[in-house]
Amino acid sequence: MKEDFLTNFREIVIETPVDIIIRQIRELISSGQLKAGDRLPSERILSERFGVGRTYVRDAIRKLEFYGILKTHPQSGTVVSGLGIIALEGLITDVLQLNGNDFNSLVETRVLLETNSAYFAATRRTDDDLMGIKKALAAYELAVVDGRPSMEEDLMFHLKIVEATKNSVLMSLMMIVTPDILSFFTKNKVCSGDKPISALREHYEIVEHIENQDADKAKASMRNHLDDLLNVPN
Amino acid sequence: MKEDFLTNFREIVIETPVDIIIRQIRELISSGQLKAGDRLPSERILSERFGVGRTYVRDAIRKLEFYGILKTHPQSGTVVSGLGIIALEGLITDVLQLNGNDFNSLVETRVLLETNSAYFAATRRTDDDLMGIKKALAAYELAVVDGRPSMEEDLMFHLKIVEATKNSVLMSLMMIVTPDILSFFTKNKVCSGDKPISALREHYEIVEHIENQDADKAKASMRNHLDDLLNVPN
DNA sequence: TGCTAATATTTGGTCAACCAATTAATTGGT
DNA sequence: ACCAATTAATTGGTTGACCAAATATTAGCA
Repeated sequence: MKEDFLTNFREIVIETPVDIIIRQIRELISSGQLKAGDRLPSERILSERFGVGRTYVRDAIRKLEFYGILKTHPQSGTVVSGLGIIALEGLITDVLQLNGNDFNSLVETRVLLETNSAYFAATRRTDDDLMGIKKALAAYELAVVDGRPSMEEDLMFHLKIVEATKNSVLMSLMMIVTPDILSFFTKNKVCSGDKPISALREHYEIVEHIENQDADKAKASMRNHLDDLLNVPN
Repeated sequence: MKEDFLTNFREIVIETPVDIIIRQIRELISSGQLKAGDRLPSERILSERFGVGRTYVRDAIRKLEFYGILKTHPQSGTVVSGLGIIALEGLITDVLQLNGNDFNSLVETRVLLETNSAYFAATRRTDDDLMGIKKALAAYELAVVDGRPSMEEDLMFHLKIVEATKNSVLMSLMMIVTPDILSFFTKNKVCSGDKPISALREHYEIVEHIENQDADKAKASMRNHLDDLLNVPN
């Protein structure tokens, strides 16, 4: 009987002061009160505000800095690192602050990022990159021929290409944009009919150009591929 | 000639006390003197042995704990957690890679975003947009001729162009990337000499193309402008 | 001798005070 | 009125001392 009580109480998690501070700072960022490039209040102010020792504040900042969310400049201040914001979960929509009719912006930006990713990927791809891309393409093809929903495999294929660019910032930006794209398409039930078949052919074409390291053709084929996609919602 | 020295010296990485301790602990583990499950000497002993303050030792332990290499038990001791040892091997190189080529990615991505922004801005600009851009350009020119630091006005000019694209996602991404760009340039004291003069001329050229709504030329002139900028740090 | 309980020591955790670098404010001179 | 140099305030960095929990040691008894 006593065991039951124990198992119930087990779920209680002690929240250390550090965790509390981290949560609060994260909320400040995700709510938009702290934007990219903004300066954090000084450690002393924060410690006073939270009613805890400065050590806790420092530890919290260190941890967030480790995640890449904050950047500390000695004797100057601590600022919010823009690219690190990506690490925050569920924050994406807040960052982009999408308002319904902005979907065109979203797609347009994706096209922009991806066409150039194809260009860079064709330029810098290693054999490992190529193998990863082909693997993702195979998974996508498998989903298509089975008639299964292939949206996830499709996105994975595209992300693999971005990965091959060796551009971490480009990768990060794609990670920001991708979830919103995905949520829209799943919500609007696009991606039906015989679209995946033609898309598959285009995927093969893109991979071929990347394999041959023909950057311009890779870019062009990616643009062609995404233009098809762009005509659907519009 | 001086350039050669610079490129040689660039590779020097300042090793903070924390990094030194991390390296030493790493060596202790990889040499087998510290096996999984072993207890680390107390923080006081370590600080005395390394000849540094206990804070450094604590920070180093925290960092290693973050990687999953160590596990601290309050009021008891710190033990080596066997699982994360693989991660420890590439730890330092990972950190260096992140800090090293990230800037290239940053600049490359900025060029990408901005050149296409110029394109879209030329296509969609309203008269109000044009006025705003010219206003920002005037402010920039004023700063340049006064010899004042013109970095902020420069960025404002670029942001105004992005604004004219009417693409909110593009705008958001630029806002994410911009602070990191800015912090780098202010830190490395670039943007000196007669650079602003030529930059000013290029700005005028960009505005001219945007005014004439010549998208391709606007894009080309923006690329030319940013390529100059890209050649500085590299 | 063997075991328990009281005690001393060691442990990581926490705090307040101080340091040097940076930034803001003030002053003094032109 | 403006600008330079000096001073004051603020910042993150660092240190040593102190705290409670955990452990090792010792004292005391059967």
